[in-house]
Amino acid sequence: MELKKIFPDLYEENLRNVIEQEGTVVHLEQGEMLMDIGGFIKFVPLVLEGSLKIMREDKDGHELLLYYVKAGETCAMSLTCCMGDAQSNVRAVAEEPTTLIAIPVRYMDLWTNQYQSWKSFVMHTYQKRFEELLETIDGIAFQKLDDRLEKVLKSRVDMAGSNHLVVTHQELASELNSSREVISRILKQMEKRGMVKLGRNKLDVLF
Amino acid sequence: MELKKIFPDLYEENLRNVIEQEGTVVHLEQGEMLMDIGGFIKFVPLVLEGSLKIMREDKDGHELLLYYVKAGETCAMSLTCCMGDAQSNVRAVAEEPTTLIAIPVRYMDLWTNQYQSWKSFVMHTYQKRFEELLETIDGIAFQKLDDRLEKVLKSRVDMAGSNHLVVTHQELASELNSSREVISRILKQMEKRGMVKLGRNKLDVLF
DNA sequence: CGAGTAGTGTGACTGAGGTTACATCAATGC
DNA sequence: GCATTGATGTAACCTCAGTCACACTACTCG
Repeated sequence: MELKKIFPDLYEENLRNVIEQEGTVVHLEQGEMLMDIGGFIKFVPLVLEGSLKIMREDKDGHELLLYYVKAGETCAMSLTCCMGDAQSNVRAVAEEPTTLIAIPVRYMDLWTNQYQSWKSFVMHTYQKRFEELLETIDGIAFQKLDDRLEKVLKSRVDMAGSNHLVVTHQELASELNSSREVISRILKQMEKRGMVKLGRNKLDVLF
Repeated sequence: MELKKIFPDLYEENLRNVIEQEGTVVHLEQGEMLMDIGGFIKFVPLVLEGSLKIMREDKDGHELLLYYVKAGETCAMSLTCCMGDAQSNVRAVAEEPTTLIAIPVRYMDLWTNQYQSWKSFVMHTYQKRFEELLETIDGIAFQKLDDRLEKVLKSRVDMAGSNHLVVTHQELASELNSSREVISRILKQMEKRGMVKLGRNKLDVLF
């Protein structure tokens, strides 16, 4: 398996062996939900390919994008499950066709004791997600919607590795906890300024 | 020292001994800043008494309350410093006269290997702060200002252990990244509905 | 006691963004 | 081709909250 290439920080060979031994490879179609809010976390996902979208939802069904989990990463929320309540407070959806290794949570605590590289991987994950949550907070609290939309577009371009995005206004609106009309309005303004080129179900980012 | 009483989860006696040996007791006056954004983290604070206010600031100087660190707790941000960059991305200010033990960061990694209870304390801290950040995000993204203000008042009542709060409208406005006039306006409405009683530099919470 | 100062009250205005209500418009299937 | 459906464009309107301007009020300190 290409575990070594995708997760170079897990440098202990023994660790990689147990991961392959105890983990289950799972494949998700685009849009498939891996975990819903309130669901019980029974495993930790190590993403091999594709990406997961982690989001939060309020009582009225409004969504908000928290961050993406890409290849070589894992979800910080699921790491906390080894202690106390194992219920998820976020939703995880495959943003594209995605392959991951599911590790039963019972190994979490054990491995952090046994494998230095696993411990440091977990710690780094916490730190990274923490910073991302802080950025998300900055975005909502301090930035205006157009800036936030730009940021989402940029990050999608990065992930897709292409300026050509296949996405609807509605999807963008959901990620930003806004409404479709508002996003259409802002995108139109951006098009007038030459920042994007709009199409049906797609748009080209030009900045 | 009352370490055992305040941090009952650190059940290993050896651990408590090293903490007392290697840590330095620090006292902060109300309003004193422990750590500023961009500052270098050289120690982890274990709060013995009082509380720290952890906040974020944008480039224009607007502040936003993230969470409080109370007695028996520590700051998650400072835990991440043992790996990679040691610069703080938040500000920590004493909310009231506060006593804490400052642990040099070099012990962090060592202790998580050596003391099971320290490791689990660190993990629990991460989990707790994660949840609080998510709540903060919910607040900003989904709730209106009056709800958020109510929440802040409630949490201050809890901390003070009294319905009588000594605080100015300006302080509340800063915590919520809002403006004084708006908070005054909302407080006045709340007074009309009998939820609070207003005074100069103080207010009584009646809900 | 009078001046200065920090905190508070209030009204008018503004702008961002959410909502409503339609009008198109492009793909798809029949 | 034509109907259906989902995606997009747009205008009118409304609400919340930020800003400005200024009055007022309770302390403090010389």
